[in-house]
Amino acid sequence: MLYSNYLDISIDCVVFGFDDNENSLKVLLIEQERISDTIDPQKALPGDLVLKEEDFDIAANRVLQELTGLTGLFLKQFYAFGNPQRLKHEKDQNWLQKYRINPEIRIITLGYYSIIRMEDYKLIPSSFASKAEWVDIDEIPNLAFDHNEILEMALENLRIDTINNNISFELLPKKFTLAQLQNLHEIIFDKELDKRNFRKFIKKMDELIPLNEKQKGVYHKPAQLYSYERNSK
Amino acid sequence: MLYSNYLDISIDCVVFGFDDNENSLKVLLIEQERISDTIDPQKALPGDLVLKEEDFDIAANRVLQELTGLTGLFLKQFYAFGNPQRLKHEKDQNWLQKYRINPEIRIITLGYYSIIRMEDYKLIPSSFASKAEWVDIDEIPNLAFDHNEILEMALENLRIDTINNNISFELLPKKFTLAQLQNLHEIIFDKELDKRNFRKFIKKMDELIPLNEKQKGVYHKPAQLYSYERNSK
DNA sequence: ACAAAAGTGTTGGAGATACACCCATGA
DNA sequence: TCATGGGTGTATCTCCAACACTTTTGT
Repeated sequence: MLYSNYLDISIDCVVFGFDDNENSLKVLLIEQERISDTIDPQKALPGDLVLKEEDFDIAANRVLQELTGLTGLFLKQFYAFGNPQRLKHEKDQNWLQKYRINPEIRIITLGYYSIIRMEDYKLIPSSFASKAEWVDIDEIPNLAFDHNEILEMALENLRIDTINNNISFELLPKKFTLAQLQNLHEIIFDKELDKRNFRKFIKKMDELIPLNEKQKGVYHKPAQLYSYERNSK
Repeated sequence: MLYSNYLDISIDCVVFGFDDNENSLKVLLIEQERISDTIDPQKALPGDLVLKEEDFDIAANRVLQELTGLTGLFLKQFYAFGNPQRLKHEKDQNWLQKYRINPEIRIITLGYYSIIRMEDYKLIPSSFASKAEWVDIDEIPNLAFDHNEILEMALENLRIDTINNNISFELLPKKFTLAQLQNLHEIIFDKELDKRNFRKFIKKMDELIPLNEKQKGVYHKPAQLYSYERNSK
């Protein structure tokens, strides 16, 4: 970049994934590069600067791909974070001093979020981020910058989109049991749900397709498998 | 600004007001400066650039105040618009060439929206905008830049906040009739509502206070007046 | 046979919808 | 007295919450 400027814009991506082995909701985090031998690197949301004439939605996909190898996700912008102090914390300045050309510059960031079916994607950590990994939503550490705040707001949006757009189905494997679906909803909304009422509720959706197939390899009554076919229009 | 940069950030404000004389929902627009004798100036949302170290929420209030004289509004950020082409249309380039130091620069804008009780505020058009005026929501012309799109998205947010936060009451005069409230809801949601059902619905709210006062100066049965007192907490 | 999770219905209350007439006022 | 908008109730339906036992499989 040949420009001297006072402002940059970045993207931070909050990617939710559902681990159907552990039945747990996870968030994709990267580990920042070390800034010294003595200080442990921080975890952070995958994020980077937007290029000079790059559209935001395209930038979000590029950044995520570069840092994690994930491509083709639907990423949705949910908020612009621009507090002038958001990068001024000492823990973050150390990193910025070491890895950014102009660490003092103001950076505003756009929060994007997405959800994925874990089985559909493989993580390919880039050379930039030392590693990308799934972290349980209940075990999120203190993150770099204002990333905890960004994550919290993304979770709010996941809840809203689950209510309005059945987006939670996109997190499940293509074939899933109703128990998995219920479990996922309990995690997203952080409360227990009644099994019979939950089933009544979701069975009203005609996008929910019962398959001629049952769970295998469990030593209890095997569950009916379902898939979800989003209605055309 | 002493900096040469490739990116600026601006705020555009969508302010909704309810005109209780006309019973109509309005949006606050400004008229851009003329760019020539032959071309009529465009209407636009009140908006301007964010200053170097200025927080967005503060910038939104400042910009709105400078252009319209309105102060103390609660402005809510709802989306960042950053399409690299968003200022490239000829109609807009003409204006930018004339009134901006660097008309080629990429500008992203943050959409903010707010609602006000018209009786509480007086418009004071600044010297920058030739005038600020209320325009009926059903009579919005083609606006400068991508402002029609921004307005549309603000309206979506108004709907959501009306459902979730009773925010529509903030648009009404302090003393209002149930017919005015119903009328406002019909405008916001663009559909007709049943009078009795609507009244049942809103009378459940204990924030709605019936006053010992009736409408005056109407030549039909005068309506009961109400006020709305937002619950503490 | 047992352990484990799957699967299944009913009831009561709350909220939404549909619908038509009388009332109070100023002109 | 008339024109105008203000104000009111009931019946039906749908949606939500609470609640406990039987079924199917693997070990």
